[in-house]
Amino acid sequence: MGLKVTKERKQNTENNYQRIWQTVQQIPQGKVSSYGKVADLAGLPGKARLVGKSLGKIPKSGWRGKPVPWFRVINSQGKISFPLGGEQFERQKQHLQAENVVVIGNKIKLKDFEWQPDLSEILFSLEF
DNA sequence: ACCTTGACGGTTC
DNA sequence: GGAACCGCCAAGG
Repeated sequence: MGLKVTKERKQNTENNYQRIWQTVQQIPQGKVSSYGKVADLAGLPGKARLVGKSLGKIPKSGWRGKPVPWFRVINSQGKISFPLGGEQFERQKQHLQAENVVVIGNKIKLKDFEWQPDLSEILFSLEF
């Protein structure tokens, strides 16, 4: 029985990750969202840190055949969360600039680039 | 079961 | 604006 509980928890973790990936796939090109917002939309309020963790575990092949645009997720202050100048930082910045998101230093103007999801549309499209 | 670790967030100074 | 601080909470060791 203890074994079963462990297994269920693992499955739940996997489900959480998948919900997050699915939500991130909704962010349109040229827009960004935050870890906290993604967590909320994925039905996991308060679990912003889990979003970061899951983004680091995206399968190489993407999720359900589609890539997961992890680089469109930044923190609530509009900044790239990787250390400035690091390899990961540069990769994310490059991806964003490639779709015309303006990055100054490590910052993006949320006012201009934050994704404003249509709530009803999201709820309809997500398959939990 | 305890402890540490985060691709976080909000508040305060 | 930014740094310090604290709260948060699942994962993993």
